[in-house]
Formats: sequence, structure tokens, C-alpha cells
Amino acid sequence: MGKIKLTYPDGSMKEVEHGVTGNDIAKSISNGLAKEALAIEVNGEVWDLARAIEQDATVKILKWEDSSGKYAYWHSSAHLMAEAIEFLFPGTKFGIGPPIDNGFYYDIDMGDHTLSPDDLQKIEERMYEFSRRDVPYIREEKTWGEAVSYFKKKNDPYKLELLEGLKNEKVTFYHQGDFTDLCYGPHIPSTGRIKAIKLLNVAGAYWRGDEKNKMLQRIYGIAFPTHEELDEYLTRLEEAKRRDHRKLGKELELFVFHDVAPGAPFWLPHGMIIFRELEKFLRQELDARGYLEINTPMLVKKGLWEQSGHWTHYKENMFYFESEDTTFSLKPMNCPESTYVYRQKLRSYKDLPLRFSEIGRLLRNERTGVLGGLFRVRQITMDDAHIYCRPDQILSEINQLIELITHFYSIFGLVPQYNLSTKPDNAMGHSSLWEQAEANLKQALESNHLTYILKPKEGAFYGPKIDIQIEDAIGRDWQVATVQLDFVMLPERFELEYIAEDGSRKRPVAIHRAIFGSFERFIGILTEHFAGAFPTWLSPVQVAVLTITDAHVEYGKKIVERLKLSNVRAELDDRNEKIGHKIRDWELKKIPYMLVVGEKEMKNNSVAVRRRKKGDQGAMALDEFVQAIQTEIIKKSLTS
RNA sequence: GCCGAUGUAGCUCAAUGGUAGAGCAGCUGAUUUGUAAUCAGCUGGUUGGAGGUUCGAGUCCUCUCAUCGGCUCCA
Repeated sequence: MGKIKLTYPDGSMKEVEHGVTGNDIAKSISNGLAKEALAIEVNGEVWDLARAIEQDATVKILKWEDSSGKYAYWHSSAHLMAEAIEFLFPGTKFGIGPPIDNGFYYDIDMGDHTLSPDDLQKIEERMYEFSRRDVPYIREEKTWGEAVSYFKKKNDPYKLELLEGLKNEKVTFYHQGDFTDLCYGPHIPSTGRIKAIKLLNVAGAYWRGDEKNKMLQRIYGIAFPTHEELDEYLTRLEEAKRRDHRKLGKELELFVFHDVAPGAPFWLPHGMIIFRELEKFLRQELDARGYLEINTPMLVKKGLWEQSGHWTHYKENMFYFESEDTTFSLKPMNCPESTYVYRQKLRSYKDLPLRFSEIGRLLRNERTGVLGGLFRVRQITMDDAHIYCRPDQILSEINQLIELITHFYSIFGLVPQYNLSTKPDNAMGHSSLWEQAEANLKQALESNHLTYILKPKEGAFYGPKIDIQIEDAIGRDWQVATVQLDFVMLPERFELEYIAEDGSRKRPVAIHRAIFGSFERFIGILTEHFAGAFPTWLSPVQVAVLTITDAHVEYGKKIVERLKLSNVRAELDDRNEKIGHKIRDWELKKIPYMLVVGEKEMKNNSVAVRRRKKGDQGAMALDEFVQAIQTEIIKKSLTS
């Protein structure tokens, strides 16, 4: 056998024996690397370290730090879990068990047996035991027929169904210990690499993700090379729980949910302040950008939805009822109604763009199982807008929207990520319009130096779109804003027109867009992002004035009056409590400023400033404090 | 909607099938306090709802509502 040429990530080349394995390569570089190596990338494909390389190739040893390395690690963890399950519960049928962004899962069918937390514990213990055996993951190529007869003997209908999709192909099996699975791989060298394991929860999951199929039991788990990393991960989960907006919303008295109104919050006074501040901010920004605010009816006749197409495509999500032989519906979207504002009079090309904004309350009949805190509600307050423009105005409108979105999120310290979805197969509308629009969207993103992820064919049937996700303080992504071009749904179905320069009637393009997505969802995200410690401009109470004794109550009242006159939300704490107690209470309420007032302050017309989490800041003249906090509020400063 | 879990005082949680309890909050009183909890007393419940088993149900069973974790959905 001859030699082959390998190219390494640093560009260097090396001649090696034909049939060399990833293990050999790693060892030839260093023993340390060989210990850490999980898999190898060969010409862009991820392979097992034990697999022989038989041609010239570009290679890269993958470690835990590489996402493909992690995937192989978690994939192997899923197999280890399956081995433990099969050992403890013989006869279990296996669906699929892939790695995911955070760990792995396996879908299994255990007949009548329902997994309990106790079972999970047992499986986890068994996994540790099997890991300690430290046996290799072995790859084996099989013919399709061999594979089918294996799973027929094992009586596993799910694997047989998967094999149906691989007919007449070579398939691969992986073994470790007594467990064998149909699997593409790749896998890590041996079970001993899996050191720290935690099975997190059991959930139902439809076979192949189809509602019509049988529901299997899905076990989610995570694994790490060290216990420290596992602990760190579990701590992060705890942190996320601590920030949960449902918990904080209750504690900080922002909103409550009640059985009488599933899927709709009761906004409490403090939550409403945040809501109103966001509205104020939104209106201020939109006014400055030429938006015209409108408000359209909540209750409309069914005919509107028949015309828009919602009655056929969205009916199951709509609330509707009969009254005097007429079917009425609560609006689930604002878009169709905005066309009535457009059509209120004849529009000239000179009138465009028309930017109609609406803070609209929508009602959607979401299925009970999908509701969740403020993130998924039945009653939605959208910061909606519909921009009607000429095709030649698309680019400037998109540019303005990107500027608006970037500005908006920077205020909250949130970083938007952009996804561009292009023409799907079932698209409607002129292809020239599609091409121009997609080019405009791209151009707008690129000229603003924004990186974006292209999602081919994921646009709506009526136009391409840009979806915006934000990453919060602890690295989780949320879908919020959206900018959707629409050539069909509103313009065609509602026969929108404008009079062009040459006197002819032309069709405008509609742009649907939202910045927050919805107030409910956005406030939920903000609550978690800030862990309830809102920046001063959003904080329901901005200043708490704490008196030392009854002798200082009058002075305290004067300060609160002064702050309120300066548009600062202030409250007086003149309770008969020690100062330490008051501080603790307001600190737990996450109020940004506390002003302690006693003898000294009263004498000097000053306040002792204490900042949330930062402690005593020393005394300051009252005027000076008022000025400082006003500036902070006006600038919507993030650092309070 | 589907699978599973949960539901006890305003909140966080206890209570072998045998008298529903604690801490916090609230109220009353004492205390007049200088940077994360002063002390004492008191109030507070159709155990989510409806049925059933039982001498007896917070506890067991059925149904139902809601919430949580997922799945599916989310123009």
C-alpha cells in the first residue's frame, strides 16, 4: 500500500501511510491531543478516530471545544443511555437518539411502562457503570438486507421504518458493549470518555415529529468530560430559573395569571409602568420616523377574514361567535384592517410611503398546551405597522427599519441577529418583484454591515422576510422582530392601488413589521434579561426614600414631592423599621436608587445615595441627585 | 390538542387514610432605630373544582380546570 497526503488546519502537509486513522494522526501530533481527541474531520465530514483514511485528505482533529466534537460526544452519550435502558428495560423499542445543541435525547417506546424520575436515576447510575467499563464504539458497515434482518429479529418497528428510507444503501451499525444501533455516527473512541452525566427530564414526543404518529417517551440528558463542567451547566439552569419572568413577575408584582383567564396576564400597576414606558418609547421613535398611528376594530365580521384568507387558513386560531345571525370574530391580526385605512381615500404616488402603526390587541385561540407565561399568550399586544410603498421605495424603507431595529435593541443592550428568508416553492407574485425585493433586503443588510443567516426558501408565500432574533444576557435566543414584504396578501386580495405619475393605477407593496414582536413577550424577555433589575428609565419605582426615624418623615416627604415634580417615580418608606430592614426590602424589589435621610441630610438639604447592588455611595446635594437621575432616565442609560 | 408531572393561607412549603401546620407577608402593640431581616401578640383555609370509595379523604379512584416540562403548532 502506498502513501497518502494529509493537509492539516495550519496548512501544513504530510505524507503518511495509506489507511492511517485519526488516532494515529492525533498521537503523531501529541499525546495530549490523543487524549482529548473525540473525532476527526476528513474533507469536511466528521469521522470516527478509528476509521482508516484511504485517500489524500484535509483533516482536523476534533476536541470538546469543537461543536462537531461535542455532537459526537453527546451522540455517543445517547447510545450509552440506550444501552442502559435496554439493560434495565429489555424489550424497549428505540426511535431516534440524536445530539442537540445542549445534550442529547433518545425517543423510546416502552409499551405500557411510563418512566418515573426513579427510573431516570437508575438509568443514569447504569450509564456511569457502563462508562466505567470503557468499551470502544465500533463502526460496522452492513448491507441493507443484513440490517433489516437484524432489526426484524430484534422486533424494532421504528428502526425498520428508518431502514425503509435507506433502501439499497450501505448502512452502518455502531456497537458498544452489548448495545447495537443503526447509526450514521460518528462516535467518540470509547464510553470511558463520558465522565459526568445528568438525565434531565422525560417528555412525550411524536414519532418522526408527526402529530398523527404514536407518541414516544423522550429522555433528555446532558454529559460532560468533567464534573465541574456539568456542575457549571446545572448552575446555569438554576440561574435561568432564578430569572424566570413568571417567578419574577409575581415577586416584583408586575403581573399575575389567574385560572379565570388562561393565556392572558392581569397587568399590575408596576408591570403597567414598564408597559407604558415601552409604549412611550415606541411612539416617540415612530413619530420621529414619519409613522401615522391608527387603531382598528377589535370585533369584525367574518367576511373580512374570508377576503384575507384567514378564515380558511387560520380559523382554528380565531375566536368567533354568532350575534343576530352574523358571525363576528375577535381580530387575530391587524394586517387586513390596515388596508381599510389605506383605502379610505384615493392614494397618489406622492403619498407613499404610508407608514401605519398600530398598538393592537389581538386574540388568538392558541391550543391549551402551548401557553406559557408571557411568552405565549392568547391576548397579544403587538407593536405592529404596515408600510405601503412603491417598489422603488423598498430599499429605503428596509434601510430605515434596520436602523430602527438596531437602535431599539441597543437601548436594551440586546444584540439582534438577522435571518433572511427567500422565495419558497409555493411563492405568489411576479418573479421580477421577488428578485428585486430579495436584492433590496440583502443590500440593506449588507450596506448596514450586518451579518445574517440566509434561509433559502423559507419566506412567506407572499414575500421574502427578515426575522430578527435577540440573544439575552445568558446567551439564549428569542425570535422577536420581523420585517415581511408582501406583494400579494394585502395588495392583491384587497385590491390596493395608487395613482402613478403617468396617471395609471398601480399596486403598492406592503411591509408588515414588528419591533418588539409583542409587548407581552418582550416584557417577559426583558424581565429575564435584566433578572428583574430594570434600568432606571424602566424601573417601576426609581427611587425609594428611606427615613431613619419619625423625625425625618417630613423631610422625606419633601424629597419625594420634589422627585415626583421632576418626573421621577419615587416612594417614601417611613415605616417604623430599622434602616437595614428597609434597605433589604427595597434591594429585594430591585429598586435602582435608595435615598437614606436622617439628621445629617436634613441639616444639609442632602441625601445619602445608595445604589442597587452597589451599596452606599455617600451623601449628595438633593439638586445634584435629581439632575443626575434625570439625565440617566432621559438617556435610558443601562448602567444604573 | 398529545405525553408526563404538579395544584394545601397572599407567597414559599410541611402534614402514615385519623384534630390542616410553619416561615415570610398582613394586622395590632412595644421599640425611634444610620446602610441587606427589632421584639411580642393576632388574623388568615370548602386543601383548584365536581363526583366516588371509606366509619373517616389534603392523602385512594374517576372526571374536569389550571400550571409546569416537552411534542405538534406559532402567515
